[in-house]
Amino acid sequence: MPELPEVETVRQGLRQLVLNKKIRKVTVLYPKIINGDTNIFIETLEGLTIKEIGRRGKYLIFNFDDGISLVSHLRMEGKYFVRQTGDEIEKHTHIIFEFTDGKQLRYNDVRKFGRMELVKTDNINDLKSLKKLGPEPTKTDFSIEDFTNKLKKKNKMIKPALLDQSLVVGLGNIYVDEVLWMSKINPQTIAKHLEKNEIIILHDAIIAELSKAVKAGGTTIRSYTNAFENSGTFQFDLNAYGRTGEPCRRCGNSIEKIVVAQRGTHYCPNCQKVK
DNA sequence: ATGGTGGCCTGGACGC
DNA sequence: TGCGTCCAGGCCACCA
Repeated sequence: MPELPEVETVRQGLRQLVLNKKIRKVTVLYPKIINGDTNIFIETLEGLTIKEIGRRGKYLIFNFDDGISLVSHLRMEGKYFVRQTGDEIEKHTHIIFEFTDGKQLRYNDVRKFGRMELVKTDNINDLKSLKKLGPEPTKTDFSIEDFTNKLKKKNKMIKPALLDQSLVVGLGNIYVDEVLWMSKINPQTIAKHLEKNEIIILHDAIIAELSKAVKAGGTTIRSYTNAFENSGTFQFDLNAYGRTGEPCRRCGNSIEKIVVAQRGTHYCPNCQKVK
């Protein structure tokens, strides 16, 4: 399911496939994907050219000429892929962007959870969804001091705190289990109870793990593929997620699965003890 | 302001 | 076989 590494991989693929293409026609088959008026969405995009494709957290951002941006979130199973005009419309295709060169960018989403929205590029940071995002998980953006200060005020469990995207962006259910395993932190630990050295280890693990997963082209568990419809390979590097009953690669204890904040949560009860 | 919960959706796995 | 139930989980609206 697309977390930051998967979205980043999609972004890189899309840049190769659709950059500088001009939209001739937009077809909306399932309007609920679009936030705002469908007709305005269509009319605004027709005639525009994709000048750049960026990313903020798990949001893809298409920048067009005329100062228009499309902010797109894949949520659980959203996908973009390219087809030729006239090709059969596959099941679960919801939005079609047809280009002047006869190719089409199609948005496909089995569960219809994804959302997209048009915004003026200059006002993109006024979007409620983007406004509340924390720093990108990089050495330059993500400071230990800021992270520590925010954690010290969080009276909830570390796992839902990290999923919230306000402390740092990019973690979803898979990578959050991974970074907590890496850091030997129990997912149910109350955030403000974390010790200084644990915070430093967690901070560094978040940066390292997400960047490693980007290099691997993301994690393919259920359905994720990039814009070229290829799978990622990071699933082979997972130490906690999906390894229920298998031995912990650090201590040999059995990885267990519990529910934390309504999410399936994988951890090693021996390495990741509650303090 | 903060933390917790249900809803959005579909398909696949599972039990009987 | 076919039906019902549960599970997958990112985000947001809504509640206390």
